Amino acid sequence: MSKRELLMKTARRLFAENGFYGTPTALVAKEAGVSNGILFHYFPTKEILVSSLYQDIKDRIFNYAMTQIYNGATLKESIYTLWLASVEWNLEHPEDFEFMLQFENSPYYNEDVERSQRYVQMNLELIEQGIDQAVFKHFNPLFVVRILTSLVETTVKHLNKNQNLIDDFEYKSRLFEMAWDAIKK
Amino acid sequence: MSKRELLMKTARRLFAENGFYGTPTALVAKEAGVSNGILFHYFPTKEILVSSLYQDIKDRIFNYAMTQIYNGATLKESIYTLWLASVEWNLEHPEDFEFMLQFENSPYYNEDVERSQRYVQMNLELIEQGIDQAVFKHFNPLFVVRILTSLVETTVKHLNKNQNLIDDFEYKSRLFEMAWDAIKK
Amino acid sequence: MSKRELLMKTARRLFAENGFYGTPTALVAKEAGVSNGILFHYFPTKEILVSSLYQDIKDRIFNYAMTQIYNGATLKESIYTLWLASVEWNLEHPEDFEFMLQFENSPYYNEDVERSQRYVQMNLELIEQGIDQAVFKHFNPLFVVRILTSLVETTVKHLNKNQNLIDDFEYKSRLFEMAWDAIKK
Amino acid sequence: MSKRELLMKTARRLFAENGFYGTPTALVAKEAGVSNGILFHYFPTKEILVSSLYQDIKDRIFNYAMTQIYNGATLKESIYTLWLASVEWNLEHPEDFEFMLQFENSPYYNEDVERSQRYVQMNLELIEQGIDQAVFKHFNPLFVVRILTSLVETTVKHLNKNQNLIDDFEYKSRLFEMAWDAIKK
DNA sequence: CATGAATGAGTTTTCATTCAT
DNA sequence: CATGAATGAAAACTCATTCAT
Repeated sequence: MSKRELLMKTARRLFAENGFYGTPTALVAKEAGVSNGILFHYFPTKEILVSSLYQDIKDRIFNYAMTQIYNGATLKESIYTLWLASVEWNLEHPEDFEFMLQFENSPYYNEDVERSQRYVQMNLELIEQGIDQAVFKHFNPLFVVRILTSLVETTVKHLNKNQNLIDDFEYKSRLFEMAWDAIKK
Repeated sequence: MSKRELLMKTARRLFAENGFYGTPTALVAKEAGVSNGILFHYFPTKEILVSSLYQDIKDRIFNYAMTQIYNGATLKESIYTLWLASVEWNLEHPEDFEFMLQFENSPYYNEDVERSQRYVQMNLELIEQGIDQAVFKHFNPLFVVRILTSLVETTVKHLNKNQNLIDDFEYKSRLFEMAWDAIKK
Repeated sequence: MSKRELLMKTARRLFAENGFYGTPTALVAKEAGVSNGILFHYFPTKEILVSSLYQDIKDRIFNYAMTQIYNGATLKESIYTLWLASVEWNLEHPEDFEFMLQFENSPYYNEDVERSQRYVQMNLELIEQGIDQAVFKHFNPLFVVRILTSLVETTVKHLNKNQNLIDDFEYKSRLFEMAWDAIKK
Repeated sequence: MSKRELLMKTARRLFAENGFYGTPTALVAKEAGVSNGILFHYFPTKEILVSSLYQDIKDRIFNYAMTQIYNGATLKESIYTLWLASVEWNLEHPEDFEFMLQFENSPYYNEDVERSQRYVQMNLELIEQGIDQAVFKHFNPLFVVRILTSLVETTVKHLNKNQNLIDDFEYKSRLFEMAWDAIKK
């Protein structure tokens, strides 16, 4: 693994464990087994390291979601696919999930960062479709995406605490109904 | 105002503006117009200051909600009252709201802190009722409370960005329908 | 017990446990069950508290030693009596002993403080006698007192670590022989 | 000189002048002409700085003593050599001596630290020999080492106050007789 | 005498970032 | 690219002492 990757991997773990305010860059470098200085070669500031990590995670979620969608799906099926992809991915990447929550509630996060994500764009298109077709309640589409996102997050936290339910797909489809009912007309 | 109150008031403002990681205790004292040392007389550590602030906010929300509920309300009306009380209070206290979000996504926050709040208890009782009466979907009540809470938060953020909608009670009741539909059977 | 006595008693204990650099005046007051401010009524500065404590201890050793000496004793008997009195007293007052060692090795301690003690005076007179009578090696009497003192201290530390020897008077008289041999011609 | 050495040298001086409780780490760095932060790069805590300094001094005494001992010496000659080496070294390094006294009477000091010193080991071997051969009084060897050490310390203090005696080897050999008489049978 | 809130300078330690090698 | 020593401005927290009540 390249030093850059090593650093990101280590940062992900440490940030999840202690938060990024609680994780010195020096510790990231040390645990990654590289020198202190090289971190700033790849990530000129700590903020850039943090943001890069976030972007990387969001890209990976997007890529995963892309493998799950399929043609010919109904709107509900598509929304479900994205919802499930996001839930599953977060369940399988608890460190990324922890970090993501922190980041999205930190001063680093703003609407520009939010909109720049392809995963958000993907959702936005589907939601707009649903609103246009009067299948969904009539609200600002970005707001609806945020509603879905917050429900996904609460759901993932819930499943993380109840590991026995993690593979229960019938349960998960009931969880999805909460989200679906919230947004559908 | 007592120095203790002065400190809390100042902390609330500064924490909202720059986050509590971004706000030195020395600045809190300075802006409150008191000495550096007295802060630690009232709040032995920064963590205690932060937690005290959070507890205080939650107590105030609870007290406000208490003034809003009334006897003879249906379950839906009761849920709506609590939902609206929370939304309104947060809209009127944007600094507290900002701070609350940060706190709840920080390492300081855990289930003990969550359950200790009377506001959560209040919600929990109503939700349990709804589940027992098979009005609500059958889920862990604390999970349902969290779903409602996250919807409130997303809603408040949305209204904060769209000040023109803040006094539109018809719009707000449509927003509530999202929450209600999510949890009702 | 008067507050003044309460403070001294508590200071003695805390200073022995954590050293006087490691013991805040506020803690002394708190553990003594009195207010912070009153400490400075009785002891205007921390240094005065520390010194007072030391003087008090030395006075008590002197008073105890006075009860032990008797008329008609030989020089060796007198020296032994003082040596033993000091050893016994320190063994029975381990907190005072600990504190004393710290104080005598701190910047607070100097020759003026040393000479002002009646216990030192008492020893000095005997030693001068022994030197005049050519029973002792010819050295500066104050130096000889210090030699005896340091041997007492090392001896007390030794007995404190070997509690089984504490009541063995034959052993203690053998310990005294070290001191005696050191100074006698 | 390396920054590490610069820091130790400066610490030695300042600690001797004002005690280590009375010397801020910031002052050590400042007077050493290095940055505040680098001190903690070499010595992660003040305690480590203090202990390192002590170990270093004891190592240097040991090394010096090693150059003084010679084969074919009698037991008394060997003890004298060590005693004198220690006295001379301390006389020539008054700052180290001052610091050493403070350290040995501080909470940092304990039996582990004491036993870990090669200089103590060296003495211990000789003393054990003397006890086995019934040349010395029969006591715990470590106790005897401590007796010798305390006599060395008292002696050095005495000579420091009487500079005119510092080069008087006849006087010093008389001083040694005190120590020798104390321990010999 | 007694309280304990209040002061504010001082202390150790941290840490993002730089830079000579 | 890579190292890790070096910087220095914070940061949280401490504590002897004062003083209004």
